Order: sequence, then structure tokens, then C-alpha cells
Amino acid sequence: MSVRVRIAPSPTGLPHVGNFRTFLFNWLFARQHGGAFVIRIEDTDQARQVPGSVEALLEAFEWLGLSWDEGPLVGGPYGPYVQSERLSIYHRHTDQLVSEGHAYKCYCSSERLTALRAEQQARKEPPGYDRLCRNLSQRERAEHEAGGDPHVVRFAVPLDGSTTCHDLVHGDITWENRVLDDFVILKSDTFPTYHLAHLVDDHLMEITHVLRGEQWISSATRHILLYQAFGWTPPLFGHLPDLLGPDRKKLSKRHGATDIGEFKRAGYLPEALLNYMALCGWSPGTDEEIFSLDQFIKQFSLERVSPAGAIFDHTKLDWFNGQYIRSFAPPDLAARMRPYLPAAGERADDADLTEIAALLQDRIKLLSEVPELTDFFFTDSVNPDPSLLVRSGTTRDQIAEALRASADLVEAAQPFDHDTLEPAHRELCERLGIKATQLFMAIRVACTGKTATPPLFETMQVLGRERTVKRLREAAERLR
RNA sequence: GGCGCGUUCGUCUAGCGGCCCAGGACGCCGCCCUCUCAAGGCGGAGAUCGCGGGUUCGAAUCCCGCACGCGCUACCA
Repeated sequence: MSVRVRIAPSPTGLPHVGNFRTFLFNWLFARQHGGAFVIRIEDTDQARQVPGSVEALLEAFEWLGLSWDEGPLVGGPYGPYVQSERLSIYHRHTDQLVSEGHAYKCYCSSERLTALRAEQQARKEPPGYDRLCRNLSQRERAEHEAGGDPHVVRFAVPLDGSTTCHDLVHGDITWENRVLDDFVILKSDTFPTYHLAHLVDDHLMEITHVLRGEQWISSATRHILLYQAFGWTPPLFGHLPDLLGPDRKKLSKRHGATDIGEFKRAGYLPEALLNYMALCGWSPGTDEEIFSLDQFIKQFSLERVSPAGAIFDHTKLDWFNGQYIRSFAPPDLAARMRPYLPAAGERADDADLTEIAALLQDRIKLLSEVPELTDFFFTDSVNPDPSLLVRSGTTRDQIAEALRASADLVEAAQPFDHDTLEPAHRELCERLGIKATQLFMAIRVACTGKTATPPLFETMQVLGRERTVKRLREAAERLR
């Protein structure tokens, strides 16, 4: 039987990086086995819906370059892929369970349930449904029905025995059935709970491996019990570790930027995010760290997934991003940079941008750093600060003279390029009796307005002879 | 409270009985390179392997307790 995995996001907000790490592992597993990767929208909680969630999710998939075989937009033979469109299926299966005695209608009010829980806690007993309606007589049941009383459907958990989950990541996990109460599988609004819905869908969609977050471990026993009640063979389970915040709590919005769109805006590359996410919780067992998606597909294995949660460390993500930025050919980097350009640079042509990209390549970790590092390429004047122009060990007059001399050199340089400009300026230093550091910094500030820039003469080359001369003379004027 | 999962440098991790008085990477520190900033190269600090018992000639690795963290214990997923 071929592998089929699924991810089951609920449309309750922005696509979260923690969820995506889980999605990624599912995706890798599917691709590795030539299986199907299915997206199913779990919208059984009507109250928590957030409009636009699905669109944002799919956008994130697109940005990361991950495709899906069945689900929203693409459909598939096991649809519909939205739970709210599958209500009749859940009702049919709930009825089956009820008629076979594996589930029962419960008419208890939420008030009674709340009171019950309070009592139990007061007596330091484990909270849980007391199974009142499990033992209703035929007559009592008929009365409730006749009265049209609202109800939920609860699963009748076996009173004894134990259940074992053979987890692909954690190994065998066993629970005593008696620690479970009769959980709700169909809510009074006639929507199924997660427990029922995901399971019916997984079975009907012929899902072979359920790779989900570790918060589901404790529910796995309920799920296996349900499979048994239906007489179905459960899929294989693998509970994946969480992504944690610096406080070791499960990563959430509280920890800052966690939705995929924010990473994009912050200047991260999808390659870097993917690479880092995959290494949070999975390791190849070698010293390799930089992986393409194809390499991940080849090497990924559930056996090497760590059972422990991992803190999501932006510092290391930044390093990956820098690695990828440096790995690009300049024209490719230029294309990546384009969306991040300052307003003044939006009309830059590809050739110019490629030269700029080559200069920035070793200097940025995030594409969002591009505007502040490139603004001087796109503006008319840089308004250099005189105090930056003239630094200790030099005088205003000295620097003004040097800048004029530099302008003359630049005007005369033949050809106008780095290889001609640098030696000419080094000679100028000797002639003027200034240190290269001092002269070059003054020129740098004059041409860019900044003290930290790409190499001076290469920057001049990209700036062009005309603008360079103009800036040098303007700066000299400022020192009058 | 009950049940479950987890626990190796600050962080991500390698390790599956001797090769480990624990290796790599990020970060940090220093040096080199150097026109600034980076990038890069080299080197360094950094982990009594959560704690306590056992098993064994030998344990980070196996077993048992304990502690701590996290999760579940909803008509949320």
C-alpha cells in the first residue's frame, strides 16, 4: 500500500512556523516514499474560525515551494477536504457507533458537567464525566427523545484493559483504559469533535501515517480505541516534538514573529527557513547542515527525529539565511532583493542591481537589510556629516583638499574601475601624507554618507564616475 | 490531583556498553586577512551527559527510583 499522509490545519489564524515544521516533516515523508501529501481543513470549531486563514496557509505553502497532492484548490478522489462539508459522513458513523453500543447520547447539561467537575476537584478526584447517561434506562432515554432534549454523543470507553500505541518516534506507549472518561464525539451543534472527525476522515482517505504534534500523544489512546470500535486498522502514528520559545514553552505568538508571512517580510529566504526548520527536531547523523529540499527528501527518516522539543533560535536561522544569500549567483540574489528595495530603487535595472547584489552578498544576513545598505545608490545627495568626514588625526582643510584631489583622480581615471582607482588613491595618500584608512574613510563618507559600506572603489564603480565626482566635490564644499 | 511525554555545552544536536575525562554547528572571545563593515581562515572558552541507586571488568549509553519541565485531563483543535 502506498504512503498517504495528511496535515489537518484548522482555519483559526495565521500559518504558524511550529505547525509548518510538522507539515514539512509530513511533506518530506510523503515525497520520500512517492506517496500522497494531503491537506484537509479541520473547521469543526465554528466559534474559532478566522476568515482568510486558508488563503494565508496556501500562500505560505506556495512561498516555501511545497506542493500538495490533494486538498484545497486541487481537489482529489477522497474529497471533500473540508470537514464542515462532511457532516453527514460523521453523523452516519456516529449512528453506527451508537447502534452498536460503542457510543451513547448524553443529555447532561453543561451546568451539571461544570458542577460535577467542581465537586470532583473539591474532593481531589480526577475530573471526568461520571457516565450518568451511559446507564440510562430504555424509558429514560425515550423520555429525553420525546422531549427533544439537546444532547451530545459520547464514546463508551472500555472500563478495563489497556491500550498501546506503537509510536514511530517515541516507541510503545501504554495507557490503562480506566483513566479515560467517556469523551464527546459529537457536539450538540451536530458538529463532530476532532477526535471523531479526524479519525473518520483519516480512515476514509486511507491515510497510512499520522505524523502530528506531540500534544496529541495523550489522545492517541482515545483514537486507537475508536479505531477498534469501528473495526478499522489504525494508521501508524508518529508524534513529532514541539518547537519551543526561549522560555521552553511551546512556540506561540507570544514569542514574537511566528507566522510564516512575518519571516518573509523580515527578509528570510524560504530555503533558509526550510533548512533550519528541518534541523529542529531532525538530524542527519552527520556534520552536514546545509540541505536542499531534494537532499532532505533523500535523507529524512522518522527514526532520526528527536522525541524532545527544540527551542527555535533565530540566531541560527539568521546564519542559515546568510549562507544561502552567499550561495546565490549575483543575478539570482538581485532578483531576490528586488522586492525589498527602497522606494527610490524600484526602477533600478537588472544589470545595476546585479552589481549591487555582488557588493552586498557578503554583508547581509536578511534581505530586509537591503534598503539601508543600498539607499545611497539611488539618491542624488547623501548629505555627509562633516564630523564623520573629518576624524581624529586630520584637519578639515586636509580632508577638503584630499576630497578635491580624489575628485580629480576619479575624473581622470582611465578606465573608470576599481583596479585603476585604488592604486591611484594609494599614491594620493603618499603625496598628501595621510594614511589610507583616513583618506578612504573620508571618501567613503563623502560618497555614501556612511562609515560602513561595501569596498570603496567597487562602490564608486557601481555609483558611476559622474555621481562619484559630484559627491566628492559636494563633500569638500561642506567642509568650507 | 491523575495519566503521558521529555531531560547531553547558552541554543540546535552527534552519541545507541569500551573509539567519549563527550564530537559538530550557531552564538561568544581572541588572532589572521583588511580601506570601513562584513565574509573567510585559524584558535579558545563553554556539558560533573537532570539527580540518586543499581547491572557490568567498564555506562551519556541498560534497569529502578526521584526531581524538574512540558502536554492532556473541554460540547478546542
